[in-house]
Amino acid sequence: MQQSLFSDTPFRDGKNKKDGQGELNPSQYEAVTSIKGPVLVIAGAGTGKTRTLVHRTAHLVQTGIPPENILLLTFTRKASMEMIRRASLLMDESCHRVAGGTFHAMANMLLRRFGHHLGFERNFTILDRPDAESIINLLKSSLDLSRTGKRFPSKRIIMDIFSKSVNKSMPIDELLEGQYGHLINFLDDLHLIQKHYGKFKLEHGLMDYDDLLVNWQRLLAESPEAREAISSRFTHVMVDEYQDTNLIQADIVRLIADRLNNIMVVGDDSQSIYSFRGADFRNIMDFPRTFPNAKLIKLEENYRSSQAILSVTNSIIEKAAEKYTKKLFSRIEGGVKPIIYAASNDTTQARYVIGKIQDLMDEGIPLTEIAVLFRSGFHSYKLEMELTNNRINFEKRGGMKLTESSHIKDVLSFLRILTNPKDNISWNRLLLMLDKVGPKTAEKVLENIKSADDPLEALLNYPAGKSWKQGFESLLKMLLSLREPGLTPVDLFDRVMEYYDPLFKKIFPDDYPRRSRDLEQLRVILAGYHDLRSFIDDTTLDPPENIGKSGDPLSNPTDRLVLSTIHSAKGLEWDAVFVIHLAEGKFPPARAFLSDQLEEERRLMYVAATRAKRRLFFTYPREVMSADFMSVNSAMSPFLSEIPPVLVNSPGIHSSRRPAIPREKTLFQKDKPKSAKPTPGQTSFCPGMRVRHPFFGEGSIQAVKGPKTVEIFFPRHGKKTLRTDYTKLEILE
DNA sequence: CCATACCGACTTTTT
DNA sequence: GTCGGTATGG
Repeated sequence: MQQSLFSDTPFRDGKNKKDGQGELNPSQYEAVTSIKGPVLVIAGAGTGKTRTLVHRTAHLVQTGIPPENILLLTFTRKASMEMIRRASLLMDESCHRVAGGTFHAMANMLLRRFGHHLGFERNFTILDRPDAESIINLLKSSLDLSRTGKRFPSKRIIMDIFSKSVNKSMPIDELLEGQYGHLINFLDDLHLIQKHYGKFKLEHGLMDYDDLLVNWQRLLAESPEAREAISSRFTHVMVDEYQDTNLIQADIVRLIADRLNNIMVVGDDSQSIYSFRGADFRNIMDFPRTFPNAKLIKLEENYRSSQAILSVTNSIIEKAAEKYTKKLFSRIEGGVKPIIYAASNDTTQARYVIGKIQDLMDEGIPLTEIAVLFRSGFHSYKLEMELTNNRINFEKRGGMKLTESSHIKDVLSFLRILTNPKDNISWNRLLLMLDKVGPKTAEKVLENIKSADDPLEALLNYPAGKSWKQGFESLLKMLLSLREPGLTPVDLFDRVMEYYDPLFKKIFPDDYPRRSRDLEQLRVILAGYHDLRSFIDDTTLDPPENIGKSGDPLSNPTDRLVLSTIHSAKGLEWDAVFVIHLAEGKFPPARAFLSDQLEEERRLMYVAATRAKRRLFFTYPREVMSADFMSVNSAMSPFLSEIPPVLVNSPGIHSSRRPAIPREKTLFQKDKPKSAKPTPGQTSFCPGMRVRHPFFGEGSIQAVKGPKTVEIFFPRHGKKTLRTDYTKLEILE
């Protein structure tokens, strides 16, 4: 019935047959056409969530909503561009006027436009993580905190704390009590740094990622004028991946939609994987409370995966402690059972993957329809080497970003100062490049810029020390030359490189050839821009992946295997998916047992497995490299041993059974192993377990630190970290 | 105050 | 492999 209604609309997607379904199912249809009032869409993996958003965007435009009044908030810029592109295929070019992007990108745009209501400069610079951390370091030394015998927490940890505090809307006191208990002595110092950090950013026109969200929220909450302008501009708002929003983002959504209530959020609590960044899938559950007459729509038919794959993914998520039931079903019957493969080590794992990729290609699956996913960036190092040896092209997503390497940061510093002459962190970087200038000298010089109208002019009169006067003057002269009107971004880059190249070779004598390829890549990106500010903002908000060692960088980018962290694979799908490094202690990482992180790890495993359409492979090495370059035996991840054997094939391990791994290794269930002695090479310990040590007596396991290392608390002796292969531990019931 | 060299600790995930 | 702290010499 819906279909007949529907077939008159121009948003029938005849070309898009990839899900075997040219039109929308009743739930999708309802989500698409419910354009008034608040709507919550719970969309399981592969249920056509993106498709629904695409159609809805087209539908809104079709019903006469001006495209520029539509706001589509997504998790990545790529996702929103893709959706808008597809909507414009359904509807027409006007869809490109739809405002789309990440919360951070939208915040940036709005703060440049309306930020003056809160007293922000229009030309603020966005700090990425390394920038923010280097400010922390500057403050640490200027506040004279790095002294005193006690080891001060690193900039990394400090930023983690500050950022979590913002994203979880939790004061750092409370945060320290929980996750960072060991740092409680530094509470006062942290408060002090935090205060100065805020002041520093304000004085120098800087905003970190978190500030973008916070200040957008403040803009809506504190400036009636800005709020009116923004909420009347965006009359129809859609938010994708709502399970990965935090409280600030939820509040932004609330404030923006408050007036017309035309708000739709889409999410899946089972795929919430960003709690480390403050995301809380309870936002989904709270949505009906914030918007009392919200319509709830569930998308439950899976169009992506074969039933064989879906059975496995369902078994993974079934064990979740807390979930909101959706019953996913697929009409794609049968299919090939997923495979679990135990490789002897990292190298054989890589070779297995490559062998299978070649088989898949022989079966007619193109390279671009295959992906290899992993928990952490470094899990793919060996595979990257082997792929290069085998001349298979790949692109790696996740991990180190291009703009985070120091030579790129060096070059960007020159450009950033042009757009924001008060950008102290860039100035600092440039000054430190000069011979005979160190942290102290740089700090002294920079005291002169925060009050200056034109810092560059001010510095021209600065009495430089004899030993570095020359270098200082040529730096300023070069910066002045960049102000010449009419220069394109590429012109600027070339001028900067004229100055920087000799320094560059001096700073990186060992590997400047490799690094200079990054600079070339940067130049190519820059060539696509005519506005320097957009280039800088874009590369900070959506940093390009470091293409550094991805097979042959000159190869056709449309024919590449994707290697990706699971986080970066969110929302994507491939015909064949490999999930590698599913070894105990690696995925889930041992530290996940410490806190409440296990559930999130399970969802991560679920996200990984649900990316597959037709073929799914799980692999793990039986031997992993520990931190001290020792090879240690390792078992299968508990996530794998939990999967009912009948749902998978496990070659190399007795037909389809997997007796190699004792069932009690299922670390998530409360039943404990009965054996008193750990088998060599395997950990059968888990947190909470009671053990007896020949000397320390009875204790309880606090954490599993590695395959053979556990941390145990003994009431009479305190906390001990022990090697299970050296210590005879008796497990008590 | 700066440059260099060495040692030890730590390395999840991302806007 | 990389950051941070430290020791040494200029």
